[in-house]
Amino acid sequence: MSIAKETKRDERLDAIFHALSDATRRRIIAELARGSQAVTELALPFPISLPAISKHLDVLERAGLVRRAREGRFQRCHLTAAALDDASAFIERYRAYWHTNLDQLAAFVEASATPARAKKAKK
Amino acid sequence: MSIAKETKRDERLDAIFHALSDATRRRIIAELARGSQAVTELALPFPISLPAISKHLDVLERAGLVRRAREGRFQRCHLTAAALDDASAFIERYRAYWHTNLDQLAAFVEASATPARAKKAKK
DNA sequence: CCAATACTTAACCAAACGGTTAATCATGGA
DNA sequence: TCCATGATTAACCGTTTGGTTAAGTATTGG
Repeated sequence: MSIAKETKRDERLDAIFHALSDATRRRIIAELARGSQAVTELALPFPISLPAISKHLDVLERAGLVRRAREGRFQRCHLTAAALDDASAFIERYRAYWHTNLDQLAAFVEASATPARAKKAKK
Repeated sequence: MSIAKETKRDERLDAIFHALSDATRRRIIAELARGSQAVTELALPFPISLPAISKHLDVLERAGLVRRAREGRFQRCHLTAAALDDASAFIERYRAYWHTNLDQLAAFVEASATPARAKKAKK
């Protein structure tokens, strides 16, 4: 949908940031960071149904943040690292820029109520 | 919804990650990183309507990533830095853990097809 | 084997998303 | 003044999301 052509990388970032955009899923990540767990075990602290947890795990798995592996009759969940690197790369790219360039600029813009223009066509 | 009580910080992270989960919005951020722009100007490269862009800006603004300020009859958009720090903090927290602890663990788990149990109740 | 345990899939639902077009508001130049 | 320009609001629409309950699948202990 939307922009006509969405690249593979776009889709990956979509999935990763979407996965991180829900507090329950972030809590699942926090739980798994303390050690891998079976689904039912993992679901215990959460006040929602098991199928709901299962779906959250789907979302996390699609984003490449979590993997499930059958172990006997349990389905053990554990975190995987790679996906976060992409998310981090995106964020740090702009964060670096903002902290070096934008903080002062923003301060300037806010300080001067009606800031004069200039340099707009920097592109 | 969901977990009964969602903290302020949860809500902020929800908003930030949600804002970042759309490729169009990430492109808007990329555009604005090259310099602040009026809405219509900003919308030009995008194959969607102006109201759609306006809504995306709402989302980015709610997340604290962008601010709009009227300047004559233009509405100038610029990035704001603070919100990304939160997102970064969340990611880096787990990224650090993963890269130091999990990479080997994952490798181990994958290497041994049916990894023996043990240490399950580590929590 | 077979029943209990551990999940997942299916079907459904209300609300949120991302987009549209049309109408409205806001501002500045002629 | 008034209208053209810039942008938001309103109303609508199909799809996705996050949840539910109920039914189905998989595995293993008895």
